[in-house]
Amino acid sequence: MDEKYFAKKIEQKWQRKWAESGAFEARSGGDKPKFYALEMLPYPSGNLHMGHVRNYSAGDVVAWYKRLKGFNVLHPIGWDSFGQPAEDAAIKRGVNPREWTEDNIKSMQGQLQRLGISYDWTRQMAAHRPDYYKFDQWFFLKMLEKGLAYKKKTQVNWCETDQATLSNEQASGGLCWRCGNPVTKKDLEQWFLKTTAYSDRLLDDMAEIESGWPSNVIKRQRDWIGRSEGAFVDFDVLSPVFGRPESETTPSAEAAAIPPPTEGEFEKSPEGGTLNRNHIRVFTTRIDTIYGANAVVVAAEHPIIIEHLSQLAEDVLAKIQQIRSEKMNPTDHETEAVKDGIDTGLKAVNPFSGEELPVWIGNYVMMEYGTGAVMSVPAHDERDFEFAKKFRLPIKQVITSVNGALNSIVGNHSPTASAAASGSETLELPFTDYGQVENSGVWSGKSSTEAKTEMTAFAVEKGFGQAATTYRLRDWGISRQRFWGSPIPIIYCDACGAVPEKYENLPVELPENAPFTGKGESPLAKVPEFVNTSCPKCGGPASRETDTMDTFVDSSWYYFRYTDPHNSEVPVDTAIAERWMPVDQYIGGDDHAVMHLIYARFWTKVMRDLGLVKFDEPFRRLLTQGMVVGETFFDDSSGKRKYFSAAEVTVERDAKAKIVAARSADGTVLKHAIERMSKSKGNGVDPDEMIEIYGADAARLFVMFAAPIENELVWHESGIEGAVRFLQRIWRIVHKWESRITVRDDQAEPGESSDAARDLRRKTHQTIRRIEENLEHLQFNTPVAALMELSNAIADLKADPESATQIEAAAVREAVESLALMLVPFAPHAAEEFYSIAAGNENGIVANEARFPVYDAELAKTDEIEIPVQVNGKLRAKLMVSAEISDDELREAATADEKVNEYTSGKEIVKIVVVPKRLVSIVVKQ
RNA sequence: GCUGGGGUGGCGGAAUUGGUAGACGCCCAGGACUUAAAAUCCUGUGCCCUUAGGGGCGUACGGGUUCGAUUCCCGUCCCCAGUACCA
Repeated sequence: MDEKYFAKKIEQKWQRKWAESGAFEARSGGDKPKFYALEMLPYPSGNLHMGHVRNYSAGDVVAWYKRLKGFNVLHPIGWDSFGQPAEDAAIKRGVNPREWTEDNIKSMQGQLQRLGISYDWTRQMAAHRPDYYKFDQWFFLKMLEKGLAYKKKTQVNWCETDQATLSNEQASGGLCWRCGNPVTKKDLEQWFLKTTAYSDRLLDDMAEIESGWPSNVIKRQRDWIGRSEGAFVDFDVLSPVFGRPESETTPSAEAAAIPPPTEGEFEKSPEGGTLNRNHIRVFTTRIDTIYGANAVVVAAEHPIIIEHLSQLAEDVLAKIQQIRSEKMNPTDHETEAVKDGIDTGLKAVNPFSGEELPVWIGNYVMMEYGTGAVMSVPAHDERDFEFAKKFRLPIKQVITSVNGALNSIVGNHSPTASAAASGSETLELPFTDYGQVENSGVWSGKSSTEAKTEMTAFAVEKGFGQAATTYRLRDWGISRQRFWGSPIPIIYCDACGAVPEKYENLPVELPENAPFTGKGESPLAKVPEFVNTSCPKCGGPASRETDTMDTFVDSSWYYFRYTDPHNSEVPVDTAIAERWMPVDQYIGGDDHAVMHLIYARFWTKVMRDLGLVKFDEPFRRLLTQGMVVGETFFDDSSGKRKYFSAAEVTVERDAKAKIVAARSADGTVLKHAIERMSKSKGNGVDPDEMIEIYGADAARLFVMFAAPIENELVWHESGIEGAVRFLQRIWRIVHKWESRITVRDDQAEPGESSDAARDLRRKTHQTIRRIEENLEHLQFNTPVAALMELSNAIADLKADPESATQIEAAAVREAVESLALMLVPFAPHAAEEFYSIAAGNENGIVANEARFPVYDAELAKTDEIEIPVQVNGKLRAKLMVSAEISDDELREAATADEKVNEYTSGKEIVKIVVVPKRLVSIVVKQ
C-alpha cells in the first residue's frame, strides 16, 4: 500500500475501470426512474478552460448524486463544432476546418476523460458531422412547409470586426456577442425563422418552468419578448399646408437621395393593421392620455414621410437624412442619445378631441417597433416630455394622481397650458403612473384603467382604432455568409424560384474546400461543384443557396439528439425522446439567457407542433454558474493595458497578505484587478496543468468548494492545495484504520458502549442529512464543508486502531464508507479508492451499484443540547441540558444558573421567554 | 435613468428563514518534528480594553418593530448584473 496519496495513479486506475465496464453508458428500460443531467455543450476550441471544469464538475455532481439515489441517469456530451474559429484557423493557417475541428474534439475529449467526468461517450454528437447537420436541414424544410421559415430583404445586424451577420439576440445591447464590438446595420436578403409566431407561448409557458429557473433568466426572457398591451389609434392626415400644389413640386436633391421604402414597408404594421396613406396609425399603451397629445411623432423611415416627400421642406429632408444615417451607424451606448426631430408641416387629427396636431419626425421613434409612430403626450411620458421641452411644444396634463389636483405647469414653455391649477397637492411632471383622467371630454373623472377599456371600445366602435398587442421579439435571421455551417437546403431555379431540396437528398454536404477570405461573402458561392445543380422541381439548371445556418441552430436541438444519437431517418425517435426528455437539470452560463435558451425553447415548441414530442419545455430546471476569474497585473501608463503573467510579476504583500505593490521585472509598478480569465491577460489557468500537479479530484473538489456555484469564482492556487490536503487527510485516516475497517465481523460485544462511537455515528448521520439537503438544493460548496467536518471528526476520534473496541471500529467503518459515498460526486476517483478499502470490496462504488448512505434520525439525535440564556437580549450563559428537556425544566435551569443570577439578582424579572429546546431569554427591569 | 440581485473577519464564504454571528477552507502567527528546509501535525486567529478572570463593540449607514434582528419594516449610501429611447 502506498504511503502517500498519489492522485495520478488512482485516477488512471479508476478511469480505466469505468471505461472498461462502460460504467456511465445510459440504457433505456429497467424500472429505475430516469434523470437527464446536461451541461451546455462546448465549442471545440481545442482547450478546456476552468469555466468548463466548473460547469462539468457541477453537472457531474448532479449526475453522480442522482445515480447514487437510484436513478437511471443520462449524462451526455457533444460538440458545438460549427462556427467561426474553425474558419478563422483556415484563413490564417490554411488548415482544413474539418480536420482542425476533429483534432480539437479529440484533444478536448482526452481532457474531459482525464478530469473523470462521468459521461456516456457513446452518445456524442458533433454539429459539423453530416449525420447531425442533415437534420438541421430536415428541420428547416419542415419549418418551410409550416410557413415558419421565409426569406426577406431587411436591415440586418452586421459586425464589421467579424464580418458576420448577427441575429437580434446576438446583437443584444448593440454589441456583437462574440467580439463585443458595436454592431452596424446592413441591407441583406436573409432566411428567417418565425420565432414571433411563438411569442405568446414562449412567454406564457414560462409559468411551467419558472420555479426551476433562475429568476433573472426568466426576467430577461420576459423583457426580451417584451409583450405590451395597448391600442392602435388612427390619426387622419390633413392635406399639406405648404400652399404649393403637389403636382408643381419637383423632388429636391435631398428628396431624391432618400431611399424609397423597402419592399413591404407599407404592409409591415403588426398583427393585421395596415398602414394607410390617409392616416397615421400609432400604438399606445396609454390611450387614456390621448387628450394630452400635442403631436404625432413618426420615425424617419415612416411611409407617411416617403409618401409626402415631395411636399416636405428642404430642412425637413435634410433632417430625415441625418437621422437615418445616424441610425445606420449607432454611436456607442455609453452616451445617451439626444432627442432630435423636426416639424414636417403635416397635420394630423386627434380622433378623440378633434384637435389638429403637428406631425413631427423624431429620432426616438423606431420603425421596428409598434407602428413606427406615436402620439406624444409630454405630461405623462418621459421621452415625450423631454422632446416637448427641447422643442417648446405645449404640455397638457390629463392625468392626476387619484387624490391629487392638476399640476400648475412649471416652466416658460407652455403656451397652451390648460391646467386648472388649484388644490394643495402638486405632481411633478411627467407623471407616468395611472391615476384619474381629467380634461378629457366625457372620460374626465374616470380612472386610467376604466378609461383605457372604454376609450379602446369607443375607438373600435367608431372605426379608428383597435386593441393591440405588440412584441419586442423579432424573427430569427439565420443566414450566414460563412462556410463552416450547415448549408441551407434551398435551390434557386430561374423557372421555379426558391425550391426546397428533396428530403432524400439530405444532407446537402459541405464541399471539402472553399476559398476563405473572411470578408463577409459566402465562400460556398465560389465552389461551382457546390453551387451548380438542377432544380428538384423542373430538373432545369439551378443554383444552390450559398449561405449557411447560424450555429445557434445546431444547439437548439442537440439535447434531443443525445437520446437517439444514431438515428439516420429522423432527428429523434418520438418514443425514445419521450423516454428521456425533458432535461431534468441543465447547467451553463447565463450569457445564454436570451440567445440559446430562447432558441431551444422555440425549437421544442416547433417540434411539438410537428408532432415529434408531446411537451413544450425542454429544460425543467436550469442552473447558471458564475464565471471563473483571475487576478491580472498590468501597466496602463501608456493608455493601453499591457498585461503581465503572475510569473513575471514580483508581488509585495503586507502581514494580512494584501497586495502592497506589484512590479514587473524591470521595476515598473503595476496595477492589479480581477478579470475574466484569458491567455492574453496572462491570468489563464490550464486545467491539464492543474490535473498534472494536483490531480483531477482536487481540481474538481476545489471549484465546487471555493464559492457558491452561481457566484463568480476567483482562482487562487492556494485553494486547490487545500483540496489536496483534505484528500490526503482522508487517505491517512483510511490507511490508519484499514486493518480494522475492512473486516466486517464487527458486532458489538453485549453491553459494550462507547461515547466516542456514539458521537461519531451521530456526526455521520447528521452529515448525511445535511449533504442530502444541500445537494437537493443544488448547493455544492456547503456539502464539501460538511465532508471536511466529518473527516475531521474521524481524525479527532479518541480511539486508535490498536485499542479500539469493536463498536468503535464499526463506527469508523460506517463513517469512512459514508464519507466515501458522499465524496464520489466531488472527487470520484479518490472516493472509489476509499470506498473499495472501507467496504472491503475492490470493485468500488460503480461496480457495486452502491447507493447514497441512508440517514437514521435516531442515530443523528443528540442527547445533550446547549441552550443559550440571554438577559435583556445579551448572551450571558450557556446551559448543557438533556435534549428531552421540557419548557418548565428549562426555565428553572436558567433561573437557577449562577452566571445568570449575577445579572438578575436584586432586579425584577419582568418576563421569561422560553423557546423550546432552543433558548431562554430573561427580561429584567434595570 | 429604469429593472433585478447584493453589501457578514485580511480573503472565499456559513448561519435549520426571527433564536449562541463568523461553520468549512485559504492566508497569517506561534510551537513540535528536522542538521536545515519542504511536507506533516498541534495551537491561535472578528475588533478593542484587560496580567488574568472578564468586559465592551460588531453582519454598509441611520431609525423602527421585537424578550431577541445578518434575517422583518422605513430611509440613506455603495457595489454587481441586465437594459437602453419598446410608446
